[in-house]
Amino acid sequence: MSTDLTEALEDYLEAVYDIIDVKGGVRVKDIAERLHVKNSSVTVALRNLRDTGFINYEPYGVISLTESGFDEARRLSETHQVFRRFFVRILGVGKEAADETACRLEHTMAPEVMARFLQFMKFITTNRAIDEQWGEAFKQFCRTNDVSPGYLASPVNYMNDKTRVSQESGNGFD
Amino acid sequence: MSTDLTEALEDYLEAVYDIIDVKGGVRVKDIAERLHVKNSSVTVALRNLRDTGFINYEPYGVISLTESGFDEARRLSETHQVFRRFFVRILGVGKEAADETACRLEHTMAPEVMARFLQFMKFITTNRAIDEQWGEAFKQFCRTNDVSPGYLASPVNYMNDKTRVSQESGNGFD
DNA sequence: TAATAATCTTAGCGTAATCTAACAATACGA
DNA sequence: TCGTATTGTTAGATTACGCTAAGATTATTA
Repeated sequence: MSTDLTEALEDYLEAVYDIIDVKGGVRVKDIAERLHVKNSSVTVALRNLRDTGFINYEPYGVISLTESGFDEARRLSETHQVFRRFFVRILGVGKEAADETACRLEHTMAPEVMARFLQFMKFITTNRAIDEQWGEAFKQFCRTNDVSPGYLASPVNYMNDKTRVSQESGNGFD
Repeated sequence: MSTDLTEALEDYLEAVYDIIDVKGGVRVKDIAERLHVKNSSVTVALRNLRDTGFINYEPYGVISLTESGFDEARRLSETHQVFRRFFVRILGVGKEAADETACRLEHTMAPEVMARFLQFMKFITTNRAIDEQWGEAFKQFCRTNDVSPGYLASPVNYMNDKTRVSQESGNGFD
């Protein structure tokens, strides 16, 4: 999307990020298990991510994220969470299916759609009691909560962020 | 998803379907333009779809869908339309971005998520005036409008279908 | 600490999908 | 109908990514 990484490599990068986040470190084995591939596939991918500057890594050595790797991985991970939340909370989908699908969507949303979707999520999660015509309410919400331009920069708190609101440009409904 | 076709081949198959639908026939060139690939790539894909029984085709000859090819393509195309509609009508996304993303999603939704999403779409398109708490309304809707089991068979009219309703099993919210 | 287990890497292979370049078939206009 | 333009095919190269098998390294434990 905003990198030259393939989808597969984005998955590896995100796995590194998430596993470090949870366990404090990553092993080749952890990544292989998470992505359902063999260790040897992980090794190749890690070499690739090292060559493109997203991780620090040498054979048999410690795996860590570079600064750009961290930023990119965080973006991916948080995008994943947004979808996951939508699937689980709104659609009522099981966590497994939600995760699997979210993992795919990270790579497949056009930026414009992604921006809109984040708006949508914000809308439905900050308006738990909707007491007027749903469509109009959402349109109105979009008019005053356009997050499109900046979502790539820091998508962290879109679910409950009170600060990141701006109102430039059109919102696609007009 | 429900075939052994790769995502790329599904795209080719859907292109054949859609172009025939619009123009009454398909040329290699048409497919190449639509999918942004070279003619030679199309030729290879068509041979593949012929070998797997989805299309009738011979070099320099007419391209048509077999029965299974038609069924499969229709399913893909209609799934595409559901997402496209969501992006355009609900999210207010531009048609191009909507199409591009919908094209990806066809292949990447776990069946459970797909089923839920169709429910969701039906909900928001048949309840234009939502006058009660949104989350509860949707949950209730899901309880009495479970389309999960049958969506693969004939997803044609889910946007405004009054007949395809059943209420077996859980709906994921309980 | 030496043997064994676990983990990781390398090398080589297979498949899918794309491309370019050269060639073949078809369509069309003079 | 001949010649050119358009369209389609084939062959071969490339890239991405997975796998297996074999070997290297590191960890464990007797």
